[in-house]
Amino acid sequence: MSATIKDVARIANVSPSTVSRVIADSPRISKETKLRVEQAIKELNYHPNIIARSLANKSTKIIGLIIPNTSEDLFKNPFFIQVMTGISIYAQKKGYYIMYSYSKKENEEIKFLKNYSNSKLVDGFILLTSKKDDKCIEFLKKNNYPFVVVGRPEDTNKVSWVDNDNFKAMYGVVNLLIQKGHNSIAFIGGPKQFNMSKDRLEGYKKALDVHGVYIDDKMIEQETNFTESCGFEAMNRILSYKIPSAVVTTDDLLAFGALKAINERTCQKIAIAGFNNIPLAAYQNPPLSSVDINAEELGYNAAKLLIGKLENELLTTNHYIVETKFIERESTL
Amino acid sequence: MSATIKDVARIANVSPSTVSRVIADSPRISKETKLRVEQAIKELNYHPNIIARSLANKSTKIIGLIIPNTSEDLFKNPFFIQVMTGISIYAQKKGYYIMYSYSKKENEEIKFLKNYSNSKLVDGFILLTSKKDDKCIEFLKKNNYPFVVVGRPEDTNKVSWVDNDNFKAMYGVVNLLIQKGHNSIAFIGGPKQFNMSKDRLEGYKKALDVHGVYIDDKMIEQETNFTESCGFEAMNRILSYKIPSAVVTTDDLLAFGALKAINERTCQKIAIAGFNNIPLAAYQNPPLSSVDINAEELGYNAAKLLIGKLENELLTTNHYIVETKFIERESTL
DNA sequence: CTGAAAGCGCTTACAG
DNA sequence: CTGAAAGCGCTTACAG
Repeated sequence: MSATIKDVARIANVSPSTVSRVIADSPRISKETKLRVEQAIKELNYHPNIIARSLANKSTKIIGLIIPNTSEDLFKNPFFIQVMTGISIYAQKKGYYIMYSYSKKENEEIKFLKNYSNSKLVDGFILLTSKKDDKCIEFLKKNNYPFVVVGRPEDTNKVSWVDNDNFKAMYGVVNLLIQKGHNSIAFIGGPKQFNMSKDRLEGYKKALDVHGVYIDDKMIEQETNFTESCGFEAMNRILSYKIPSAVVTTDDLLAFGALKAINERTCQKIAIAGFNNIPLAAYQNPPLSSVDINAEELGYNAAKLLIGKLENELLTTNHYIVETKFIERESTL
Repeated sequence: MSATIKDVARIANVSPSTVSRVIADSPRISKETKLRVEQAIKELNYHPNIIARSLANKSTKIIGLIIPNTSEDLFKNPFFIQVMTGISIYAQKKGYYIMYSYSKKENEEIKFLKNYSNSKLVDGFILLTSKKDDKCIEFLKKNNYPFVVVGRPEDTNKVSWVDNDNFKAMYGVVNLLIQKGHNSIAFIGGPKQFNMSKDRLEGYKKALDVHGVYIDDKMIEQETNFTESCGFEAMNRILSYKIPSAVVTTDDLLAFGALKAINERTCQKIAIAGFNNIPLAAYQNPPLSSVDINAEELGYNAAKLLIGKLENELLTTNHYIVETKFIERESTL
């Protein structure tokens, strides 16, 4: 059996309360007793029982995470594991723990949230993704449970979130292409129910607009999934209409599919840019330029925001914007 | 404030002990009181406090996981997230929780293990990887903490593990190549301190041996890292010695590097096979054949083994072998 | 500066 | 079949 606070108290000849205070680094403890207690702690190799502490404190310092099963590219896209490492780095720094859960069944997320919150297991949640009319956000809001969302949700009222500036990122890519002389730029986007889809589309339109380039709706495709086959189909529809000089996409997998369509249908060089900069991007033919979204930093900031809330810090903000970086490769050279 | 067991007891007009027994589904409770208690639970929307239960039970039903920082390809290889999903699926089925930790600093693993075990936070650990003379295994063994290792460790005495049959998998690949008529097959392996490295090398040698093919040590390269550049260097050394008709590798990244060297130095077609079947494999030029190791299944079985131990089941085995599958693509056709 | 006591919300051996 | 009581290992308001 390992030592408890009582054992330490006995050895140090003080009361358990005092030991507890020494551990908590309470200011009103004399130097000597503090030393005596520390001595005893070392002697017994004592370590506080976190569970007992949690019960007394009514706080577990555990953050809950749900790994979404709806993501097409959980295994192709390192986004989630990157976010998770970022979260861990900050959490660890602050003495917090992280619990995750994954399920194959659709919509089990809400079940986990309920389980974790009802049983008082976690102090708060980080949602790794946010959909339109997100049930999880709704649930957490209604129950007043602390949480942070990765990806700006539709309704930011009373929710904390971290995200990239998707408008700016896409604006930058299109702007760059225009400056390189491209005047006919197509757009292939993902599901409309994601906010980032809209933001990226807006960025595309704005850049064209600013440069006085006509916005042709037939050059804009919005897919229902972030998959290669969707990108392939979309590109084919665009090519049937007109051959653009460049195409921007809101996801690397969409770009892969588009690239395949381009390589199959035409020998003309069409510039193409992806989004997310997954490892596969560098291996395309030609290597794909892509926007790096710095997923680890997103996770890090999500943890920072949540823990700030949990510790009742006076937060000056309810969100963080993480910088993106356009990684240029052959596909846009 | 949410309801406690006392509130339920009051409403149902029984003692807290009885409520507890109903929740635990104890057999010696009368039908009627059981119904009354269940009614009260529903009425109050009562959910047991897991932390309090953990303290009373001296068991948290939490499994600890350390995401290794030493892995070259945490983000390129979905291995870890796949193992993690597999673990979660089984754990969830059994009512267990999973905690993970990641750190950028080398060798912080042991610090986490100590923290998690000393503070009685977790009931057991799953090690996602095992090195030679693994400090973590040593520590857990010494402290008699329940754990399971993914990947057969050097010394299997008193340790539970899950793994593929790496010998058999590589034997199968080489055997297939020989049957296709290859008679000069090179081998590029990873760090020697991993057991799987040895097993795969043995499989390679055995297959040659069985077919009476001479084993040429100069055709065998063992690298210090699972990186493309290592694969590139190794292949160049082999090519400088002799041009093989095929090359097998123990990791896809090694194969990518080797492929690059081949494409640069010779126009001859050299068959090549990878290992792990990461998503990038299908995107090589030519698409790379590779051994799929079924990482999710590894995780699932690791959780099964650990939870079996924790629940004192009479385990008939201390390990599971997960099947591999050779995914053939153009590179070996 | 320190201690005795109550409390966090459960479980379970003991008694009936 | 059910309850009173003790216990899990901490924290902290209260008193001195």
